[in-house]
Order: sequence, then C-alpha cells, then structure tokens
Amino acid sequence: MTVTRFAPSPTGYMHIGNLRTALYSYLIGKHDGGKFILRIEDTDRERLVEGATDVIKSTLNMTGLLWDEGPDVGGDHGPYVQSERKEIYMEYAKKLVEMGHAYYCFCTKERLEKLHEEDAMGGYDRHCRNLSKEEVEANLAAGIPFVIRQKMPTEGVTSYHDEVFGDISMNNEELQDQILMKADGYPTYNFCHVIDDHLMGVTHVVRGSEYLTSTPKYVLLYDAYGWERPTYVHLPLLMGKDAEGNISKLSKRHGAVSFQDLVADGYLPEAIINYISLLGWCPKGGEQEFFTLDELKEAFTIDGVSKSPSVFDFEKLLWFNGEYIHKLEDERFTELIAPFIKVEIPENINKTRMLALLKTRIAKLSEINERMAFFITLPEYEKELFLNKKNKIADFEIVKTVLTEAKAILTDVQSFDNDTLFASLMPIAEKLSIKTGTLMWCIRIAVSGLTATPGGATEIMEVIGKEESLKRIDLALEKLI
RNA sequence: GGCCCGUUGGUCAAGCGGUUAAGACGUUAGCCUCUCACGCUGAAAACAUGGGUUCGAUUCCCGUACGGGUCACCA
Repeated sequence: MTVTRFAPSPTGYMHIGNLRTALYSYLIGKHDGGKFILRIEDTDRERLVEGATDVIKSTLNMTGLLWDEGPDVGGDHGPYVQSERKEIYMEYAKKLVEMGHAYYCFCTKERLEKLHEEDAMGGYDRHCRNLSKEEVEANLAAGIPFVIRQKMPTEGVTSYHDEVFGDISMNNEELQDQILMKADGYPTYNFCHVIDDHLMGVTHVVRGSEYLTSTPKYVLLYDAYGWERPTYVHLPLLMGKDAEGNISKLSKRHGAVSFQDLVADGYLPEAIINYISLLGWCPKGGEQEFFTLDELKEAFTIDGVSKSPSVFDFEKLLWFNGEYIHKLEDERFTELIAPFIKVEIPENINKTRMLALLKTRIAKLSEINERMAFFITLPEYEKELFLNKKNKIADFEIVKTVLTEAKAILTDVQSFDNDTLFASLMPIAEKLSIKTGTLMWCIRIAVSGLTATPGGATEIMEVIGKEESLKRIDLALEKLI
C-alpha cells in the first residue's frame, strides 16, 4: 500500500508551495487508496512559532487534505510530532555509531566558524572522525558537548532513482559528514525524517526538488541500517515573477503567497487547490482543467509531474477563482461573502437580487465592497456622462424626455421587479422611436451614476427599490436643467 | 566556485522521431446584448543555441548559453 506524508515544520504561515507539496503528496497517497500521514517536524527549537501547527492543520482541513495518521487523529506509528520522539532518534544515532556509520564530534562552534571563514565552501574537516574510542569515552565522561555526524564514504558514487527526475548520481566526495544529532539533543532534519519515514512505513517520499542533491545522504542512511529505500518523488519548484520580470523562488516579494493571505483576499480554497494542482502537473491528454479534489485523486499520476519549475500566475488563479465563484449556489455565495461586506446595507436594498447580480461579476470575494458601492450611494457624476456616440445621444434633450417619461410610468408601477419594469418602460422606446439600448442607457446612468454596471437599468432599479429609483431620476433631471 | 537539475508563445502547458506544434490564462478584433459580465467566432504569439545520430529531429546524444537548486548544530 502506498503511504505518503506531509512533514512541515511549524515556523509560520502556510506557503503556497508547501501547500502544493502537501496536495501532491496527498494525491499520490490516495490515488490507489493508500494512506496520508501528517507529521510535524519541530526539531528546530529556535525557529518554532507558536500557533503555526494550528495554521497547518486548519489549512489542510479547509482544503480537504485530511490525514489518516497524525496529530489529533492518532495512528499506530505515533507520536507524530518529532519533539515527542526525541529518545527514538538518539537511540538510532547511537546504533549508527556502533555500526561505524556515524561518530561523535566535539568540535566547538568557534572552531567550525573559523573553518568557514577560511573556506566558505570547504565544509567540515572531519576533525573528529578518527578519534579513538578512549578519547570519545573520556570526552563523554567529562561532559563535553557533542554532536553526532554521519560518516560519509570518501570515494565512489551514490545513486538513487527519482520518479520525476530519473536517476541521480553524486560523487561521494561531495558529501559532507553532516550532523545527525545536535548538541541540544535534538536530531536534524537530515536524520530524523529518515528514521520517521522508515518507522512510519512511508513508501513514497514527496517533497520539493531542493532536496534532490541531499537525497544521496539519506539513501546512505537507509543502506546503513539495511532498510528498504522509499520511492522518491521530487517536485519542481514554484517560482514567482517580480515587477521587473525577474523570476525566482516564490516568496513574499511576489505578493500574497500564503494560503491564509489568499483566503483573506477572497480566494476560495477549492479554486486555490485546483489552480496549484495544475502547476507542475498535467492530466493525461492535458485537456481537463477543472477538478474537484476527488477527481484529482482519480486523475493524478506521477508521470504527469513536470521537471521544470513553474511560475505562479496570479492572473490565472484569479480567473479560476472567478469561475468557482460564478458557479456557487446563491445561498452559498451569500454565506461566503458575508464576512467581506464591510458596510451596512440599507433597508431599501434588495440584498438577494443585488448579490445575485454581483456574484457572476466578481473574481474574488474582496471585490464586493467596491462593486456594490453604487447601489448604496449614488456616485457623483457630471451630466456629460449621458452623452454617448453609439446610442447617438449628442445632446441632453432626448435624455430629459426619456427620464421624464420614465418617471411618469415608474410612479405608477406597483410591482418593482425586473420583468414588470422592463415591460412597463419599453413603450417609451416605441413612442420616441429609439432603440431599447438608448432608452435603457439614459435610465441606467440616472439610477447608477455609472456607464458600466453589473446588470441592466431595470435590474438595478429592482435592487434599489422604487423610492430610491425615483429619487435618483429626479436628481438626474435636476442636473439636466 | 564545485556538484545536481531544468529550458515549447508573456504565463501554465500538450507532445513522448514524421503534426497545419493542441488547449487554458492574459492580450486583441468582432458577434450577442438593456451597459458591464457571461457566451460565441476569429487574430497575434513558442520548440534557447551549435554540433551530431537518423531517410527525417521540438522529440535521442554531446557541447554552449541562460535559469534554478544545493553545499548549516534550517527544514
């Protein structure tokens, strides 16, 4: 059975690139009915951010990436928070020392810093690699702080297979004797993720391609313990493009790049998931572009994952988001939009009708206030707004006539709904021998103060009601005098 | 700098030796229409580059250029 995991470290917000990794990992796990594990990698005690784990969990919950094992839900391989597994790592590290694949290192930070100053790319000089057993015992007994380092082979080549990138080989001389256990007794990522992945039965390691060149070191660890290597699936990076057109790893300088930023800006989780699923992956045939999470589970295969990095395109996300919003049930839309509405909606406004008009015209929820403002307050406008070449309105006489006629009719209209309004006003066009467009153009501007509006004149009047409509027409008439 | 990886329109991308090189976003010209939006019909726009291999390379191999990643007591 396929078992995948998402193993973030709780250091802050949920980066969109991280979310994509979680998504792909989830999809690979679930594609053929396997398991998806959530593991919290909190071994860096200095970078811990309070509440970050909750952000991770809520993001996963909101997007539907539910984990089968992990915090809150438990499982047979817990605990799923690395800080609670501390003893396990030390035990395995010591075992590795005994087997001759790791060693104690007593070098001070100062010495290491000096080494770095002398040669920034030189790495550790393996000073403690060949300490005698007696020296080690003595140092340990004296309580000198230590770390445990992996003993890398100094020659030869280490190779592994990656499902996306193919075969990767590294000369062993490139490999550093990396630290497995830190002086504070916590393991490094380089070590504990291997232990955990093995212990938790992870079959597919899915992560960003920044790990491509360090994976040989991990593979060596599996080999040292005599464990079966997992299947590696490295994902291409997510990039961003800045104002100057430069492309680099997606980061804050490119805008809102955390899941919660996007949600706060009015993007729907489903739209975000749909969009990022297509960033670096393409379904067989490459045609379908709308996917629910279930459809993604069905369609997702590793051979559709791309090797080259992709640039995150906010324009296209916006388009996706608009599509998702437009397809929302009115009721659901009303529910979702509520927290974004920052103003009091007056009594006269038919909120249901207004939201229905707006729903199909906004691309993200945060646009709502700006888009509905004219319903609530008539914008300031000059009478010249009525002039329009296409409708052959060159002077204000026709506008005045139309509005006067309209006013007379509207005063007597009982039911102020769109159909009735339209039917009642149409005779004016006939009487004056003007086109529907011309007729409505005059009225629409009078009741909206805008040349482009969501919905037509009669729809707007339905929203703002009889009293307000007449008031706005009167105001227009005054302007025209 | 060493090592690793990548390179199809502005962006996401299909393609897996022979194609008029799909599709989507964006841009743009129209149509529709009660303006806008939707929808519909079009348009412009791409195989980084030089060598091979082959009857034939966008596709396979090598070099070059460009881009990215990585070399931490961070993950």
